[in-house]
Amino acid sequence: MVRRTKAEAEQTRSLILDTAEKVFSEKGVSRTSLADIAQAAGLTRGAIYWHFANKVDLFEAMLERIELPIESLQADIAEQADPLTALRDFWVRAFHEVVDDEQVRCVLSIMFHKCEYVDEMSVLLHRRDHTCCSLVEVMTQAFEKARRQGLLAAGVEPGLAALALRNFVLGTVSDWLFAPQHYDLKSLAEPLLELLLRGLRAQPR
Amino acid sequence: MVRRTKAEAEQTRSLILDTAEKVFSEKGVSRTSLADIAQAAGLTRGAIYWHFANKVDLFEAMLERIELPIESLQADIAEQADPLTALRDFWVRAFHEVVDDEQVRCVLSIMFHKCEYVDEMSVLLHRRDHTCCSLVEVMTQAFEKARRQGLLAAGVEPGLAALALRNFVLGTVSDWLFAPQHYDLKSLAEPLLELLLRGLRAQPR
DNA sequence: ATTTACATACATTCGTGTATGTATGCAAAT
DNA sequence: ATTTGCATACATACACGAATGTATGTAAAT
Repeated sequence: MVRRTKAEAEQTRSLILDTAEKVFSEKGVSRTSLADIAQAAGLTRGAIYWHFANKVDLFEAMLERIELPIESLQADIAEQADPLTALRDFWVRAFHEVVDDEQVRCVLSIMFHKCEYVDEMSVLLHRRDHTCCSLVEVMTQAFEKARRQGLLAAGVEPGLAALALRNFVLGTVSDWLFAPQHYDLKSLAEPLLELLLRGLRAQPR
Repeated sequence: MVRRTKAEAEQTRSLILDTAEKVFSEKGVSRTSLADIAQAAGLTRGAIYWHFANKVDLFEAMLERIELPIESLQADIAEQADPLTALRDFWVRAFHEVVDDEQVRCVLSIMFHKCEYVDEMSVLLHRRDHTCCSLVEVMTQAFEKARRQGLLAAGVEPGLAALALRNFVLGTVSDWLFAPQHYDLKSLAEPLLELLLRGLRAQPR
C-alpha cells in the first residue's frame, strides 16, 4: 500500500476503529496489542501510529463514536405529556438499539466487561462518571415533573426513583451483554421497564 | 526471610491474597505484575510462585475467598412467611455488607470494574454466569411462592420479576462501587429495594 | 538428610515507541 | 503541460523495558 488520497486515509482510520472494536471485544483491551489490531485490519502498526498517538488515544477515539443521547431524553421528557411513559419509551428504544446495532453492542460490551477502570483510563472514568450523573439528574427532573402532574405515586422521592431506574437500566444492559443468549432483550425490554415503573405511577381511583 | 513453619507459610499465603486484593483494585488486574504484589507484600516473586502457579491461579484463589450466600437466600425464602420481604431483607443485608466489609467491597470492585471478562479468565466467566443464573432461579421461586400466597401483584410474572430484581441489584452494586462517594448506600439500601418491590406487592383493598 | 519455604539470578518473550524508508498525491513554479 | 518540491500515508526496522517462567541457591524445620 502506498500514498492514498485524503478520503482513503479517513477510510483506513475508520477501518482501524472498526477493527479495534472487534478485537477489543474479543480479547479485552489490555490483552490486545496494536499489532493484533493492525494485523486484523490488514495493516501494520505504522498505520495505527500515524492516525493515533498510542493505544489509549485509539481507545478514546473509539469511544467518541458512540454516545448516549441524553439531550434527546431531556427533550422527550419536556415534550411528552407523561414523563414516566417518555422514560419508558426512551429506554425501550435504547434497549432495542443495543440489540440491533452491532457497533453499539460491541462498544458497550467493551465498556462493561472488556476493560479496566483504572487511572490510566482517566477519560473513560470521567466519561462514565459524567454519564451516570447526567442520567440521574435528567431522570430526577422527569420524576419531579410527574409528581407535579400528579402522575407519581405518593411517597416516591424523585431522586431515589431516578437512582433506582439508572441502576436498573445499566444493570440490565450490563447483565444482558454478559450473556445475551440467556434471554431476548428486545421482546422483554418493555415488560421489564413496565414492571419497574408500575410501582411508581400514581394509582387511579 | 527463610523457611517458616507450616502455619507461617499459610499466613504468607493469606498475606499474598490480601495484598493482591488491594493492588488489583488499585491498578487493575492486567496492569499489576506479580512483582507489584510481591513488593507490596514485602516478599519476592519467589514466594508467590511457591504458593500459586501464576497470576490467573492467584486471581482465582482470591475469588474463592468470597462468595454470594445463595443457599442462605434460599433458606430465608423457605422459612419466612413473606418471600418478598425475605428478598428485600436479604439484599439490604448484602448491600450493608458491601459497605461495611472492605474485603467484599474490594473484591467486588475488582470483579465489576478492574478486570476483563475474556477467554483467559474462564473460571471468572463461569463463576459469574453461574451466580447470575442461580440468582434468577432462586428469586423466581420466591416470586412464585409469593404468588401462591396471594402476595404478588396481579399480572407480574415471577421469572420476569426475578430478572428485573437481579439486574437492579447487580446494577446498584456495580454503579455504587464505581463512585461510592456519590451517595450513602447503607442508608438508601432499604428505600431503594422498597421502591422496587412496592410495584410487585399485591395491593390491599 | 531431606524437604520446605522462600530469595535470587537468568533467559526469553512480548509490546511499545520511535526512527527511518518509500511511494504517492498535490501544488506551485517554470 | 511538465517538472520540482514537499507533505502525506503508510511500511519496515530497531532499541528498549517490562513481565514472565524457570532454574538455582539457601537456611531452617522436620
